Amino acid sequence: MTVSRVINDQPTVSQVTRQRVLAAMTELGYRPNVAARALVTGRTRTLGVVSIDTTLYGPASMLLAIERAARDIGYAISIASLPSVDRRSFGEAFEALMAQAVEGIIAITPHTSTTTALRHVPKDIPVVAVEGGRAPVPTVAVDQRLGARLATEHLLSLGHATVAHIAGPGDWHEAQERERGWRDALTDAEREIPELVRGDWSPRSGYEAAQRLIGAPGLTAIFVANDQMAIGALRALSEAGIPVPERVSIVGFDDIPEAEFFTPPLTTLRQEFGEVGRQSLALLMEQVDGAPRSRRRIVIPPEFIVRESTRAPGTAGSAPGTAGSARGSAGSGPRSAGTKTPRSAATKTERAGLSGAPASEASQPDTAPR
Amino acid sequence: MTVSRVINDQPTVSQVTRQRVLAAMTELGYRPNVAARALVTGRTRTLGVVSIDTTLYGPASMLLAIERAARDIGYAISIASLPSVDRRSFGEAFEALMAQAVEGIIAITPHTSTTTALRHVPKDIPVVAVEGGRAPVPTVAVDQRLGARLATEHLLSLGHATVAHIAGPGDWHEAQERERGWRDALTDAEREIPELVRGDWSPRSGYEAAQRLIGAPGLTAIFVANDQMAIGALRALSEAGIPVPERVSIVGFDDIPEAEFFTPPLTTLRQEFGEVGRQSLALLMEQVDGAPRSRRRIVIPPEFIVRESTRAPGTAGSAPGTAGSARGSAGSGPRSAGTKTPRSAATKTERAGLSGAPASEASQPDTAPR
DNA sequence: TACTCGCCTGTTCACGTTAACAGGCATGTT
DNA sequence: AACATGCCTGTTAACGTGAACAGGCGAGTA
Repeated sequence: MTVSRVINDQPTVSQVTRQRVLAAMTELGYRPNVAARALVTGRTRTLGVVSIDTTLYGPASMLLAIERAARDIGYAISIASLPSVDRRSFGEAFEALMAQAVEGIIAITPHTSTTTALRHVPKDIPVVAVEGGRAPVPTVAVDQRLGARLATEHLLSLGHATVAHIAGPGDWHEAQERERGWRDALTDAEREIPELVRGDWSPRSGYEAAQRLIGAPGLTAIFVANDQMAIGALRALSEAGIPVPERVSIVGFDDIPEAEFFTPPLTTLRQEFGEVGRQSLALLMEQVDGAPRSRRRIVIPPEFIVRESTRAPGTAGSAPGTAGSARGSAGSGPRSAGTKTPRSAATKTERAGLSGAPASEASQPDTAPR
Repeated sequence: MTVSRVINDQPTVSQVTRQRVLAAMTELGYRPNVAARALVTGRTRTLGVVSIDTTLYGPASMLLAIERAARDIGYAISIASLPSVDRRSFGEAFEALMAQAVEGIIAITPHTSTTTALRHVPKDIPVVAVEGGRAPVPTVAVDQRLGARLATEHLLSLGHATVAHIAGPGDWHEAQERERGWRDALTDAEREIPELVRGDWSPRSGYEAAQRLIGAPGLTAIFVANDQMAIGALRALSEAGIPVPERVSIVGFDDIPEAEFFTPPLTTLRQEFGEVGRQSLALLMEQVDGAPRSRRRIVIPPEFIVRESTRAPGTAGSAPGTAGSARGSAGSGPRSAGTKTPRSAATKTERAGLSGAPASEASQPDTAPR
């Protein structure tokens, strides 16, 4: 009846009636029935997020940002996690959200198997992939390759002959792209490419990978694919009596909150996970509002943060690596170099940031810099 | 019609008809309409979780465990986060979930303001509080006080004259309980109680708190209220040239995945967040299934994990603190001492665990050991 | 006065499901 | 043969909302 008009703010209700309805609503503790509304409108005002381990810093941060942005526009968020990273459990999680009649799904799919699973989602359900590689749906991703290149070039410019790499699992897009960026930088500088060691993102695997590297001759710099493995690597080096950064420099990836307080504070690449979450929601809402599914790809540049875990090889001095030495391969792509003021510092931190446009877009998949 | 019977597995359908219906369902891609079902049954098969910052390790772990357990029993999870920890934003988040017609809500309310907000939730909606202090609803919590007591007694038994404390924010239950346990242990041992320093759980605040403590005379042991602040404290001590554990011993709380790889590996208390999540879901489902709201309180003991950040004062040797020195005030309560095999070790770790019954229950609020 | 128009409020129906009830049919019992 | 019983399937109504339409009423106009 007229109540519906009041709830939906339709103008064709007189002020008097409106007030009477509102008064009655508060008096009775009336609350609109979402099920009835969804039944008649066909819209549930609920979105789904399917993700791997939401205990990890990255997915957790994205989830939080997505939830907040969604609630702001009146949408609820329902979550589905993957017990294991394979196509089947992805399908099950996706199906569970579909059964709930979500209006769209954000899939955090950093694993190649989940990306292939994305090929089989029906065309009529809005979907966005986060870190989804070459998924056949709109995608939001951080420019992992650029970040890895920056990290490697930073180490080379400090004077290291080459840079070792502790990579992530080979079936993760982020691991692949970071490995590629590392390889690119070494190739461009015509350096020897050392054999890489793989971990599984965990501190333990970083610890074990570093132990294997320690024997290698000429080891002076390691680019570790994430901060968690970097802390394991730091531990292994510490146990082996190898001081960081005096004898070996370390760069991580992610800038987890603890990274600034590692021993020593970690030079790393910050990913703006919150921004990734918000952008992915925006991309999803376009589809929910009727836009056809594109292959649009939003790429967000990482921010390089120089702390104290990197230094020129063989120097016993105390000056940390300087920010000025960190730069991407200038001239290609929309990224611009710049510096930001540090948020604060327990130790001196300097940044070679990528500011300017916060995110670049491309309608073609895979526009990471060569 | 008959379809409904097939979907709901009612026995009064012949095999033939059932097969025909199932065949038609797959052929047509039929999916039951949850809105219509919810409208007629009055049940949405959705539960809500309201939580502070889900980026933190604890809440994120609980959320994950809750989501998995809920999906196993056919319930969906909808989340609502708090932009800030105060009563009002808690009320808004709670209300947002109510508007979605969730059947019950798990409130992760480690902050006193959110606990008071719990007093005003209607009696007819199932609610469970996690770390909710003396909330007037069923509660699941880790025995913070016991953990703090174990940590402090461990340090005292190593020979430290007293133990300093870097506490969490005073308006958090966990901070209050950990402070109390620390105070209890010192009082029982008739030791001087040093002035405590407060942080806000962040690595930075731990760093700053440790800097303030460093001046204090006779500082040889610090119990830090969580691992994140502990890493900041380790950093501050490292910068000040104070070796850990040789000159100062450190104990943390939480056992975040990185703790094992700190420099040095951190002695800490593990909280089984996953177990907390599962227990809270079980408690919630009792109410959803019709049980009246109780004041039941499930208390889960923490597990003490000895690593290398603790040692007897003034010893330059390399033996870490031994597990045998860690014990609760024996005889009170259902907890039994015991050891577990380490899951694995980057460094030698030993454990004085609290095994046996994984959780103790109490119908009266606040049964923490004296 | 009769009519049109605009503003507001009320009525009807459909959304897809389930609870409750009705009924058909075969089998068994008296 | 008449009837009861059990097994299965079909019919009806209701859940609470919003879209579409109907209609009442006052003001303005011819």
